[in-house]
Amino acid sequence: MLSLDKHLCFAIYSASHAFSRAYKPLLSRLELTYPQYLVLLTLWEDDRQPVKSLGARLHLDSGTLSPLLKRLEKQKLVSRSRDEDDERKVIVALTEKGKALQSEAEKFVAPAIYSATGCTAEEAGELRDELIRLRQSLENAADDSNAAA
Amino acid sequence: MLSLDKHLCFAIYSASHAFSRAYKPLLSRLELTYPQYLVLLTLWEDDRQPVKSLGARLHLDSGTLSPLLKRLEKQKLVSRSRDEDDERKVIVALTEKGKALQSEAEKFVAPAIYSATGCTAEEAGELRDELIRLRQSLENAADDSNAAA
DNA sequence: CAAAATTATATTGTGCGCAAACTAATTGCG
DNA sequence: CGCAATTAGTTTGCGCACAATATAATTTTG
Repeated sequence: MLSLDKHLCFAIYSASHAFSRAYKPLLSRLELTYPQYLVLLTLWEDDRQPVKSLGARLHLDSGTLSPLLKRLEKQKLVSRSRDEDDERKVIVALTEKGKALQSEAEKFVAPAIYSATGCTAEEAGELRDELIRLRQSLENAADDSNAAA
Repeated sequence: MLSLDKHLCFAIYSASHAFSRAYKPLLSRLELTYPQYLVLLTLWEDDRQPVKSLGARLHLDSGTLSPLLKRLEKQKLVSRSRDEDDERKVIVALTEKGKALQSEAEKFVAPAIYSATGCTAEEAGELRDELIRLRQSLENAADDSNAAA
């Protein structure tokens, strides 16, 4: 009989929500939600991406991203335009306002979160890598059982 | 300039969603969502709890739990009744059908998930404990900054 | 080259997760 | 006792996540 607190899945689930709650007051100053912040992180790293590619980086589908990106567009943080070479693709690009937010985030958001974790950079890095391996395992298992079906 | 994949928060966020996706096909046979499964785990451990106490265990508020519990009640998995000694409290209790699901879950759900993680029990336990410590840190930091304000 | 299959995105419907506002019961304090 | 403050739970509104469906553009293939 496994108790709730013994479950790895619940530890991840509740830590994930705790992170999101920790980000909330920091991001509300920038009028961003946490998923919106993740999209901007992705674009700060690689500007001008199609929705598909954002989804691949973030492990999210277009059903989630389409409305989120429209909200970012309404706030004038990104632009959305069809790719001229392939009209199926929508290219998402940072506006000047969207680019300007990066330094704000690096000054006020990232350090506050880093300190809230109470982890050293090494601890955080190891934990992160184990979680990435775990995510890979879970995704592979899902792929395998799909392939079997 | 931190890339998305260097962020601990994103590793947790994406691993959490990967877990939920891994559970989905297993839980759909029981007509449960993953948060509903967590509520049942809590009740299998301690039956007959007020909403408040479920929320404390699950780190969820009543705005999330109220509608979820109503859906579980509609499926006849739990009952909801006012505490006779304190009419503010709603006691959530397993029905026979809700109790019966436990052995199903232990036979079919838990082993499949365990194998999908690709972790040994030791690895999973260590990772879980580190995540619980992290969650604690994030919650303490939030409390501290609330206390300061 | 035209029909079929694939690809990229958007839309709809359901269920969280949470803040804010609300109702009702209980407790505390004069 | 009586009224203010607190507590427990529900409701409403918004923004994810995701399955399923729809639409339009591109590629494949016969």
